[in-house]
Amino acid sequence: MPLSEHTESVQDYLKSIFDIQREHGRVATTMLAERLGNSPASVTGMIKKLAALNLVEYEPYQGAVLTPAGEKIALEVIRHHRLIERYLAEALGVPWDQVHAEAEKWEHVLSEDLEDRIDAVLGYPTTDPHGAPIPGRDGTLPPPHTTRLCDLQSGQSATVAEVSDHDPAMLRYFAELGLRPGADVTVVAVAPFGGPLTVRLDNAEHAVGREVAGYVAVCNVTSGG
Amino acid sequence: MPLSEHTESVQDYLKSIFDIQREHGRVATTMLAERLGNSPASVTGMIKKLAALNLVEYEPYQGAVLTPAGEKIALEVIRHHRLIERYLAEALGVPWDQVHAEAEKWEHVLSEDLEDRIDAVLGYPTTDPHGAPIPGRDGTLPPPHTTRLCDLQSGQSATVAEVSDHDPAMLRYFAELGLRPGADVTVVAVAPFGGPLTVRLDNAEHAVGREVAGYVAVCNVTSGG
DNA sequence: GGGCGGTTTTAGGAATACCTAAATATACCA
DNA sequence: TGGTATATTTAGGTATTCCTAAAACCGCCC
Repeated sequence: MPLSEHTESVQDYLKSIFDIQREHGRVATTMLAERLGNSPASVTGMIKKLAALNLVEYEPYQGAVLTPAGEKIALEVIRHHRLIERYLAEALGVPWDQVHAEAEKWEHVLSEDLEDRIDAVLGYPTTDPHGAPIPGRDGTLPPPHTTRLCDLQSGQSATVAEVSDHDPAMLRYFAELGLRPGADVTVVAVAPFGGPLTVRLDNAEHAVGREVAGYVAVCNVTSGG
Repeated sequence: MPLSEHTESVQDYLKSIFDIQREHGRVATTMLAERLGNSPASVTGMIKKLAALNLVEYEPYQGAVLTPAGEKIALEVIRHHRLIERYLAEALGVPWDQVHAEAEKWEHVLSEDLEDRIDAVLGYPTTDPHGAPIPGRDGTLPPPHTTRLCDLQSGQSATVAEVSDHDPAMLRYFAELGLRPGADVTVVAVAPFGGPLTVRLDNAEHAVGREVAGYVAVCNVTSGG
């Protein structure tokens, strides 16, 4: 049962449902519609189709949840996507704000054989260029990061784990700051009333909006110095 | 006006029309239908659509011919296809009987930027793994080879220029014989009545069916020794 | 508990690209 | 020149996936 048994649409829906489910549990029609850029009416129709294929469980007005079969496919698509992103960045030098768009198209037509070759050439990587984990062939995926840059207190340091990849302009901004997975970041100050954070990266200080800092996951948090 | 302005179907039709036109001049509905695996009725419908887009000239019952605009797109698709084949074989070690199928899918979603990167990484190659020329960015393409292995007389030698890539089993057979682009081949004997040719490759002799030899283009023909 | 706003579904329809079966045109041969 | 085989087109229909507009539902507030 390779990916190609399902249309690109089905693959895209499952991938988005998986993402939303990770964050919100229940997948509401409107949220899925926004992420996919489709109308809610269209999404209702497709969800009903996915339910008929036993890829989601669906109760009208109650949202959808992936079945094990649906989750398996979602993870395969995500594995394709992130392996491709990594490959494009590493082997072909594609800038990290462009790998997402390219992978979005290629992921649907990648054969299992080529997937394996790419995996081997890269040395079996575990994350994509934005720090997101690459699911294993067996569908394993580590739990999501729980701490974000905006959660840090003044004086705390951490390692950047993952940045959001959905806005190329924001990725270029992160690159400019040196805010990439593996980088060490220290919060110098936190402005009150939801104001910006002052962070130190590569021995330079920058003011970063609170909301933007919410798009950066961190790990290895240490307090004080 | 990038490739992505047109559907995959349109791209596939134009590519096949270009191929047939090179061999036969006029593109008959049935021939196109066979190559694409569609019914003749479907092909008629699509040709009318291509004509409406000014990509082919079409007179009912008289077949179709590419317009300059159609030819430009066809060459872009073929460039994608052959560059990808070359890349898969060279950078990822995909066997030459599998690169065609993989390229067939990827060619439609390759961005211009990635095309350029692949071209550069490969050192601007001029042929794909089967010896077929890769069209230039400007749409230039050398004329097709005119001599085939089956055209050679007993005693003649030549260099293999290009092999047909449409049948993976035949490609595996060619690989087994050492019949690959650049290889030197000598015709030892030609059986009468359309019988097989005996050819020498890598100092081994093989009997090759006349029809199969028609799928191998050669150049640098020399007589006797 | 009725009403109201926002969410979700239903109804009806469009675009793409394919199919089969039937009708028609073409080309060739007697 | 008529007739037939073949090639091609037309007619009618299916599947997929999207849309808008209208109806139905849910939850919350008074």
